[in-house]
Amino acid sequence: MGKQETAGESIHPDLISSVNADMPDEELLYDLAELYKVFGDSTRIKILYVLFEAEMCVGDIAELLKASPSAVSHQLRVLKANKLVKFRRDGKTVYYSLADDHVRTIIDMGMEHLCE
Amino acid sequence: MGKQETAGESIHPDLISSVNADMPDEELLYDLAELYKVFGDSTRIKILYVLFEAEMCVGDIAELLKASPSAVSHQLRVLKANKLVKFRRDGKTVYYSLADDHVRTIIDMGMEHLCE
DNA sequence: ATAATATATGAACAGATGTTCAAATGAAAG
DNA sequence: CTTTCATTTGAACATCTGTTCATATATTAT
Repeated sequence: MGKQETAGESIHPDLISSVNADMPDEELLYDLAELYKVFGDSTRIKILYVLFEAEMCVGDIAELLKASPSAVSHQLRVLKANKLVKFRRDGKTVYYSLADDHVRTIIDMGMEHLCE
Repeated sequence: MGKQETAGESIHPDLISSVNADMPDEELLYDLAELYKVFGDSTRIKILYVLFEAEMCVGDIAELLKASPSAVSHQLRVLKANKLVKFRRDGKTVYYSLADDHVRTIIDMGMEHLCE
């Protein structure tokens, strides 16, 4: 019925110091997780997938996803904040498109892992 | 002060049908988001990064991350369920390692996007 | 100006998620 | 078989997240 503490003595002390030296900054790893969090929602994944095909306006995306324009707009905001999509305005309509090709590559890698 | 519904009439009906035809299954997109959700937590990202360097046991990982063995074990469970890590037992100790090279590639892509 | 349309935004609420704490395995040693 | 150590597991709890609803902004047309 033991209590559990935040790690006692190392089993492999030298391994620990060696790995510790090679670790990226805490903050960078945090940002990386934040980036993947963006991909970790099916609404946002669908939006990105839809934008693989063509530039598209909010209303069309909403109809394709069977979601409300508001929900889509909220998620586009997140994608925008993470530089995954860009947009241009044409009158009342706002067209969104993929910001760069990393997006496609990252998603393709995930698909590959899933479908192996 | 309009109310907002789940999309009225399409602005670009033909674009919508064309894109709709090319969309992967709802379920596949959902699974893809689930996969990225796994990368979307800094504890799990750190674990993966640590395992880039070497096979390692739970206690060592916990010490490296300054986290409790319990928290690490919970997250290793998630990584295991998603086939991102594998493990072997040696006496009382359980050693974890990366399941395959997709993990590394996916994380590298994310880093590239962050650091561009 | 006013109305109409497309999108954006803020607050609120429900559901998901990660950690902690306590207790339970599993494996080796005495 | 009992103890000890490493890991696992389950429940509880606090936090985070995505949607909805109501409202606001932006742009064009009347």
